[in-house]
Amino acid sequence: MASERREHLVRLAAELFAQKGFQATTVRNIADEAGILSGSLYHHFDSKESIVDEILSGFFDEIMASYRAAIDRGQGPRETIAALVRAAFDTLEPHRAAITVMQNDWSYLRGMERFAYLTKAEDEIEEMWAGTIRQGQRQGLFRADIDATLTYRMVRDTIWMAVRWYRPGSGLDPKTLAEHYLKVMFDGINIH
Amino acid sequence: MASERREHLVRLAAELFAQKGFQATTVRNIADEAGILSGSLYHHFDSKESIVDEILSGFFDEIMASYRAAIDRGQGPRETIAALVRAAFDTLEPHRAAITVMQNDWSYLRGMERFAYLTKAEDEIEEMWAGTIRQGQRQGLFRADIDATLTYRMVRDTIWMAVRWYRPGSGLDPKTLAEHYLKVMFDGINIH
Amino acid sequence: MASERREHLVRLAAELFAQKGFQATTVRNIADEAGILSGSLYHHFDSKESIVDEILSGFFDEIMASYRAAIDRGQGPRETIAALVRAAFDTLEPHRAAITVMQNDWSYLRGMERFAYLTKAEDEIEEMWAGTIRQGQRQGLFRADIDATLTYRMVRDTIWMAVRWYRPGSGLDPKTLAEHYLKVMFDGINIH
Amino acid sequence: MASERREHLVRLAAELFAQKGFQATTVRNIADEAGILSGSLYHHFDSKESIVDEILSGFFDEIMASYRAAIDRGQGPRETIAALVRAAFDTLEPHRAAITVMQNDWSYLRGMERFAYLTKAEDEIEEMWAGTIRQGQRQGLFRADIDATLTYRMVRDTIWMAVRWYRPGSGLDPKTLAEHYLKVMFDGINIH
DNA sequence: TATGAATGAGGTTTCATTCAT
DNA sequence: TATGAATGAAACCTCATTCAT
Repeated sequence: MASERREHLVRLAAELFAQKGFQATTVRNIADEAGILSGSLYHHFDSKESIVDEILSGFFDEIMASYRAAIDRGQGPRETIAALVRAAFDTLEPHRAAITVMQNDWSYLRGMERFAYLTKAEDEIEEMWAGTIRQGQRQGLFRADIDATLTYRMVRDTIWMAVRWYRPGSGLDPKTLAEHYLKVMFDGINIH
Repeated sequence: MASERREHLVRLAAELFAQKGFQATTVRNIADEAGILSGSLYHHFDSKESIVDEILSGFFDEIMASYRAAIDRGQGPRETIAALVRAAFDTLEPHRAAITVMQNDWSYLRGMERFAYLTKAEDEIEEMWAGTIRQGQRQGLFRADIDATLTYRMVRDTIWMAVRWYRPGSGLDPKTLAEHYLKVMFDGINIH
Repeated sequence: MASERREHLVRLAAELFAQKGFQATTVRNIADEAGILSGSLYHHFDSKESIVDEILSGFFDEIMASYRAAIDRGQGPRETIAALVRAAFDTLEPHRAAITVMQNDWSYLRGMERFAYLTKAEDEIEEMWAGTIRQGQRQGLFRADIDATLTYRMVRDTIWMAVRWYRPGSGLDPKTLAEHYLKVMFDGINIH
Repeated sequence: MASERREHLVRLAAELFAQKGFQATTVRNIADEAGILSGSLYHHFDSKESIVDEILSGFFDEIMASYRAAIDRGQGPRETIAALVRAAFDTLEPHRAAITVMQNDWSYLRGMERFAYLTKAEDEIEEMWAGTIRQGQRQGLFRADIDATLTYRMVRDTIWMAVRWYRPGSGLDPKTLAEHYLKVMFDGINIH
């Protein structure tokens, strides 16, 4: 089913989508990169959309699994939040292309029936994070005067947007980024 | 130069670009919205690009001016950062469409010679913010163990991405958002 | 009727048509050159075609008159041919733009009902020249083994095509060109 | 590279360009003639310009080769000039369409960066012809009181412009034309 | 699996022309 | 006479997709 050839093509496509955007990448671009003719791609996929679908669903499946594992570990809210942040940053390298597409072509994909599952997954994720934050508030660990959902969105956007400037092998690795973000998120930049 | 008719058309276009994305919005969409034929738009603009250019440069001019004013006020780093955050959030409503385009079509626009000025402006802005943070670190106001640039990017992404979910008239106004973000940014979510 | 303003506009248009070709010159180009808006041209002319018509008919009127005068002078064939050649070259400077348009846009204009008069004038002109050559042949002045019509066309094309490379003020003036062409035409390049 | 289908399309296009002019011929005209949709042409060519490029460069390659062969045969100037004239007339039938385009759309094509090679080729050709004429003058075969370059241009224009009126199968064939032109060129129309 | 040719819909842009002011 | 806005037709070109071979 998922032949090697096919997986290779998906990876090529993901790279192009990430570089130029989904809409701006033509089926011919992908075929050129693979050294075949554009029509030949249709032996592997039934549409351009189905390629991006494969890219995104692969990423979402993995991140959801990681998040669930972090939640299910049943640690305290502080540890759980840290685990979620770290899980997210851990995908930055292996799924860089998928995340880039998700961020850059979000407005296009959001409008499509086919990708409704993305919105659904996002809602579920939001509930995991915000729920954990609220739990921390109830337990007196986190300040009561912040909005859990708002705070989640702050963190989420800040993490995923990192793909727009993060370059592997530039001194900063995702683990370092995660710790930096946790520091600021938990304690702020002020010296008290 | 900027006739009323023209400004009206720019506003219509901005709204459509924000809703559907720059690429997915056709010149015909804009013309339809304006009740004219697509060719007639070319009486006012010489290309679709020049429309988005007008939208974005208008926004950038304003935000740069606000930022410079905040810096020039010569307050302490803490107050200056707060002023920058508030200045950014203050554009959220009047420039919602422009910000949305900037965020959503970033990957497309980035690749174009014509919009090189955006990158240049971003660099200048980064220097304003990061410089202020570093000043605060030197004055012993901000923690020395955070990275100024990284921190700026966190804040920047979190602010602009708000356009993807912020809806005017939903209880939350930009001022409230700004204060919330300042709280988290300065002091973190932990209770100490 | 032929106000100065109008004549000025015709001259501007002629220059542009000569430089870029009739089709490639837009009504806007002409208006820009005149410092008015394209729509305003329509107070002076009822179409782009009527402008080029004015340019070409002006030229044809003059060349026909010159040719007829040369013929009517009733000199011998040799002198008449020389007069025709000189008459043609004499238009090279004052009507350079018109001749250029006639040569360059010939294929386009030929196809238009409106410019049928050009073909008619050409036929009449061909008859003048070829008739004179034939007269010279009958009088034993010109060789009998050349084709009068063919010879006329040689000369005609050679004269008008000069506009493609002739530049006023480059040392060569039309009078010199005429004499050169007469030399070759009458006696050939061989030394006998 | 040059598939049969492609060559067929080029021939169709050349015919249309010759009939109506390059600018006046639409891509749809060509496609209609070929019985396909206009967009389908872009499977074979990347632009309308690239079609005319193929037409013209094919012609120029051949004429340059013929000219070089004539020069390289190393005969006397009189024979070489005759060979050049005959070589040119020999292209009149097989390359009628290309020559027509070259003549009629010269002013349009000249302005384009892409066709700069045409001007370059013309310069090289001018040097071949004018050089041969000058050689004949030095050897006392051709009159010293004529200008070599001017004479070349006379001949050149007269030859290529023949496509505007020459019709195959009208009694006159290119060989006859060549001999006629040689007669006039070498010895003039006078009887001495 | 791949090619080569084509489709069909639609995209941006151009441009001569019109007309109320 | 000129402006400013618009029309309407058509131009070149793009591109996801199909399909016989």
